[in-house]
Amino acid sequence: MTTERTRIERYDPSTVEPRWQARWAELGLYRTDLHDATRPPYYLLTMYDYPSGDLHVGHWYVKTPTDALARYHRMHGDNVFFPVGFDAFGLPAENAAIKNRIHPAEWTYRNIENMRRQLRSMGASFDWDSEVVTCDADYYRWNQWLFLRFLEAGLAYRTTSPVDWCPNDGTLAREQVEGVDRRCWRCGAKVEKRDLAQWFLRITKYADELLEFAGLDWPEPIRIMQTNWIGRSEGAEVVFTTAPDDHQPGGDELRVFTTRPDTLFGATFMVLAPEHPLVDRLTHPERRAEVDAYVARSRAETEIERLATDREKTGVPLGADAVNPVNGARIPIWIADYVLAGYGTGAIMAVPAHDARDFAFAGKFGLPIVEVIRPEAAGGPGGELRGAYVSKAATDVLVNSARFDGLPAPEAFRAIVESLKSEGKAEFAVTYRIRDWLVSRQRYWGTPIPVVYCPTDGIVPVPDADLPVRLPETVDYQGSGDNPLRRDAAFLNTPCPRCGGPAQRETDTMDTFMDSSWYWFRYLSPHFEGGPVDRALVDRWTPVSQYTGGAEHAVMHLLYSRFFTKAMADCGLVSEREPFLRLFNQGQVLGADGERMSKSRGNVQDPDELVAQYGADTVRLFLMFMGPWDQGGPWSPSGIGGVARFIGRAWTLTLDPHGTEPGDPTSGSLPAGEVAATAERAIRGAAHRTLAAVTADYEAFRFNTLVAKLMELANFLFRYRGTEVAGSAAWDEAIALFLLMLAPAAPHVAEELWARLLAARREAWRSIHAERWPALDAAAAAVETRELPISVNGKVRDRVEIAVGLAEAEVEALVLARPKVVAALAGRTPDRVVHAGGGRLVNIVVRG
RNA sequence: GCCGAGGUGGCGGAAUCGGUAGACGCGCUAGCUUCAGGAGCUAGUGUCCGCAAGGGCGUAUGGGUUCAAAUCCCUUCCUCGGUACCA
Repeated sequence: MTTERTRIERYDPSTVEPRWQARWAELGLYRTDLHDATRPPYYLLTMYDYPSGDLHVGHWYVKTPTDALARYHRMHGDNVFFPVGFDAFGLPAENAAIKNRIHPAEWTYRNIENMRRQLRSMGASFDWDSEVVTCDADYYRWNQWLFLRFLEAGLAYRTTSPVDWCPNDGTLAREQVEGVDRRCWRCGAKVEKRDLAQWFLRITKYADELLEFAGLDWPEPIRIMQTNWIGRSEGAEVVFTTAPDDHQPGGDELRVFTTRPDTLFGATFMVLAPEHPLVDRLTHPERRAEVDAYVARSRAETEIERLATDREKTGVPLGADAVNPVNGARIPIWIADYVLAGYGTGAIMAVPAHDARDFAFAGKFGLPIVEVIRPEAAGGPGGELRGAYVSKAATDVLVNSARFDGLPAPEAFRAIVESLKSEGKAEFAVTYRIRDWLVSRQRYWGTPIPVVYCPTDGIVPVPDADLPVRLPETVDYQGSGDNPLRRDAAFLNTPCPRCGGPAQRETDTMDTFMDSSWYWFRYLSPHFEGGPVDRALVDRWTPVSQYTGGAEHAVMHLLYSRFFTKAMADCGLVSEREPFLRLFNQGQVLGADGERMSKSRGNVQDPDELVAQYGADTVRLFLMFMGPWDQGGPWSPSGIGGVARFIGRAWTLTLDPHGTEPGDPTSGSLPAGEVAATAERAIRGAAHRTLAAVTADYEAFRFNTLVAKLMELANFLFRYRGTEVAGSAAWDEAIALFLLMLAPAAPHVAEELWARLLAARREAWRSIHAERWPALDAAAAAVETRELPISVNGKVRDRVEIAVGLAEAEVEALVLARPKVVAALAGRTPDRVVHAGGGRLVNIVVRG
């Protein structure tokens, strides 16, 4: 034992961390043998990154806890596959290209190179051999191949659809449209809508299957968001007809979808989407100018604006009527922006008495309101409605509905549809909010869609043997965002694969969500030539055991991936129909200003600076310690020093157990009242209780509390440093447990300390990351006494240390005899005594 | 607007099942120590009253349920994510 401060070297991450990283790489510690059948496979997937160039601490926030999980699972004997890759196609590369005259590929690969270096510097245990980069032709040729299979299976089709269009820069993404007056971000031109023929994938075919989450361990909010996004509605399609008038003969079918066919008699007008195909024909000449102006105005609006329920309703009548099939009533036809062309049939029957939007609309334009549903309790004839009665109670009955009067609403729902159905004027129908997936992009930096347009043969798929259709290597944006492929004659002109005559290539490329909808399959065999996936490996390794990534992907990437997997299964490419068994969504680290980190905002925290200052382990631990992983929040580096200190304490504890602290007179002596035996028992107890808690925290992804518990253990052990029990068997066991628990989170320092312990014991080196997770000694972890809070009427008045396992009667006697309890009762007799939470607390209830 | 998540000390957060509010860490205060470092150790630190013992108040807001509410229900406000071409 030393009485003066021991001089041990400090932990120097700048030498220790790179040394171990090199050693791990040299040993191939994280290379996964995908064919090893001796251990259970554990496919741990974290969302791959877009190599944006805005590399920031947020990327680490996602990946370090996931890496800790990989290591934790390896320590449990799992064959862990933990791959990494890059989502390398996309808009930012083109923006950089246009702005800085750099080729998107050069920009992208440069960013990837930097990111690889950064990911290595954090000591993550990725299997780099399986890396996938989606802008490599080796990858995107299989996007094309899959597209062709979907085309054959009828899952891909082409139709027209509007895009936001700038006359100078072509199609614009949402983020490229700026301001309330919707102008192009680059040239400031007014953005318009333009209809383009584009490619779609038929995700709606799988809508019902996508609503099914059985067997998936996914967060409930994500399941709810996907369910709402798919938006299944059951109802009926009802056929109205147009009435003849002085400018058109009538007789056109106007199909509406309604979830409330029981309210058909209350339909007092009809509303078409401004884009509805019959608008033009039905518009009365006298209404023409106003209607055309309204249609044009609607086209300039976003869907979010159109669907805002708190907005003043707008609309114009066409000057034509429709006939209600249930009673022959003539009702006026309007157009309004709150009806969307893409949902249902693009036309609704308006029942103001029983729909909030229709009610507001009728109120504004003085249209009639007819009540047809009445809550049973309301009894006799109702007064004037102050708002729409939209509730749906089984006891509601119909009124003002001819022969259906008095029928309960749910019954009337069926009866009215059945009745119309027999006349061919209605059928039961299901509608979904989700639309087919538009995969066409009018951009260069993406996977070329492998079809050719031939004047003789029409749309001709590129034969498999001719894949990949490569992006031309040189590209000239000419300073504009318009798709340069359209100007590239060498790319554009090609013989028709069928007739050999002159033909032109499709110039649209694929949505990058195509790339990310199957990349985890490709990780298993990134260089496989026989197809997109190696079936044998896919069958063994998928579905993915655990997927981690941001909740911002709740309804797009995570839904597209589920769709893709099902579509691939239906094409006979994979066996399973779900991609990810278990999902965890971590939060997002925002800039210090609370905004999303981006270079343009100047709020990016560079991880390299942090690593240079504190070392990777400190950064890793700090990111885990910051808060609950699913929350994220604004970046604030205050507090990282505490984590650095903790690592320093771990270092001191392990390497200098016998040192003492000159600044603390009690250092080196056991706490008052303890002897060696009790101290050793206390140490073992603390270590094993920590093991139990930390294990549970790893399992539940509670990284912040896990680090806190390791800090507590370190603080606890520090009190025994320099005492007679330091270096005892109990102490050594506690230190070993501590390092093993720390290893997944702070892999470098744990490895270094482990190596030094082995060396001190003259044992051969073995990596701590190849060790088994320690076994819990439940007996050691057990406690003999515990503190019992005593409350009177819910307010804690006293605390008492009691032996565990005391009977309730014994506890009660003990509690009621406490002076503070007696004082709090002030002579009153307790009404009852509640032993709450399995004896965790006693509450004395007293009145008066 | 709609869908989803969240709001707890000066700050990040803990309280996992309705049962001790504030673990752990930052910051701050005091003391110790001296390879004088932005080092280390120890103690204190929600707030108000009080010398203290002790007590009042306290988890965005207002209400409710309960022996007991940060936790469950309803109201309102605020922040974040998504809203179909950012990824």
